[in-house]
Amino acid sequence: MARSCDECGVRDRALCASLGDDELVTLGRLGVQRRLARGDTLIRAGDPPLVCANLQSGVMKIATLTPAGTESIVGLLYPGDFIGRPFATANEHDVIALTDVELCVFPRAMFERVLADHQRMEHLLLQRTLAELDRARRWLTRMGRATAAARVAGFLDDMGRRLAMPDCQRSALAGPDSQRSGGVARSMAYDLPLSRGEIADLLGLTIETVSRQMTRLRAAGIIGLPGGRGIVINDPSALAAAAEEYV
Amino acid sequence: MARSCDECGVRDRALCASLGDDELVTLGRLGVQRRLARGDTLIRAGDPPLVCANLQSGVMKIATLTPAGTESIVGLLYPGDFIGRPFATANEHDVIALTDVELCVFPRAMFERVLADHQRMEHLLLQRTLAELDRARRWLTRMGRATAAARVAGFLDDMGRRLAMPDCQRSALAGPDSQRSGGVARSMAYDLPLSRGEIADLLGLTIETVSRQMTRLRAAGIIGLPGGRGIVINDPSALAAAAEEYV
DNA sequence: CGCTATCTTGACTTTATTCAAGGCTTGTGG
DNA sequence: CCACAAGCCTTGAATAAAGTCAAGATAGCG
Repeated sequence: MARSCDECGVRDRALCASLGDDELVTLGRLGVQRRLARGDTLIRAGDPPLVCANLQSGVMKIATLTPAGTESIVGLLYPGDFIGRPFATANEHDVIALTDVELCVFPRAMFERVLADHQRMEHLLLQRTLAELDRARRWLTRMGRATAAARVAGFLDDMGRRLAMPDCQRSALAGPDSQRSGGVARSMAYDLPLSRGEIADLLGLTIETVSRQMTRLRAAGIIGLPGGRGIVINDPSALAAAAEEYV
Repeated sequence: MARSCDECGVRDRALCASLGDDELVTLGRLGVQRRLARGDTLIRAGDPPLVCANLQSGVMKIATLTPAGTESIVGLLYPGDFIGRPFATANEHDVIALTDVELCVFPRAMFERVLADHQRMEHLLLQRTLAELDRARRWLTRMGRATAAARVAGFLDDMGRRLAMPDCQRSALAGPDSQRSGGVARSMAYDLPLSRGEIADLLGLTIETVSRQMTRLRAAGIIGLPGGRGIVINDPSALAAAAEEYV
């Protein structure tokens, strides 16, 4: 019933895995392939929502400007994630590329029509959105009660798990606790898609505090910091333990 | 097409306003009326999700315990709000009554079946969930960057607007920015459904800090604090301004 | 090779927490 | 109806955590 991801225009593997042929054809016709460079804005807060999209490769941020003018990042988007806010009258947040990205973009009005015509797709989007809500609330707990050390450790841990996850397991179908019950974490290395400043905006800290906490984790031997954006997780369980350091 | 709210068993006015007769009959048959006292738990984190519900009167909290054992409140539920997590394998959060509450409770499995049979209901739930996600992300910004003063002021402001809102305008149908664009806020008085400790858990602060900030707002003449839980908003625009005091 | 960005580190300040009393409310029983 | 107890709220002083300001160090890039 489900077609191989590489055959379809949509190329959202998590979505493809559970859609029938007719939905895939519909989405494939509707979508337009698009590339954005690091820093480019796909969606701007306040604008009427013109597009929805599926992220195929790269990482994006969902962000907003605070009244004080600093940026607050309220979520990250990885390959396979759905982007956009159907049924809204205005975008609440900016959606900006953190790396070069590839997208499959749909006009919003058309996408809404497809949802109305294909119950299965609307159902899938509902599941994703519910999972996303759970994730946002887990973040909320971290932002409310975790120390600076736990925020940074938790961020590095989450990012490691997410980047290690094959695309197909992502998003709605992986369930709400896909990020936590990732089995025994193994030593790994990756490049951060975010600058220190962006990490600070994500964690509600300052650049200096993020930097100090990273140094602290390196001094403890838990991580390595090769080059500018490189991260090596030497001791995954110690990192996970540090992430639990709540008030 | 839509029936009067008081006629149906569901008694969720926001939902009723946009459902057809057959959906209402279905929901009414499925739902069971239930009352909970302040402090009672409807849903427990970790348990398999047995029920969904609509809150008819009172206020509830969505909460979770941090690794350190303190409680973190990640959301509040008001009359008209949908409760529960369809399609999940385990509840992520506790749902607990902050006041005495009235609910219309549905077995989750049956509720999911109704969603599958009635596309309009699933569509409505999707809209609500998307709006809830936006709201959670707005909170996230506040938790990340707002000062203690702004958190308390923002909380009192939000609570005032929400309690002033008639039930019918609530939830999904009111749109994502229903809390902010509430027109010119007018002087008003209400009783807080939360203790100082619960406000602290909601805002990621301590009891003492919440208390001090309230005292500060009273000293500035912006609010009054009659009795234990009473709040009088003397100067709504000053309160809203104080809520914008970000880092 | 030098320039610019970004990142790190240090000293000091601000903010919120912690610890410790003390004061109101509320409800209960004499 | 008043006294008393229990819980909740407020206030103050000391402490700890993160932020701010200010140099330097590194890394990338032309």
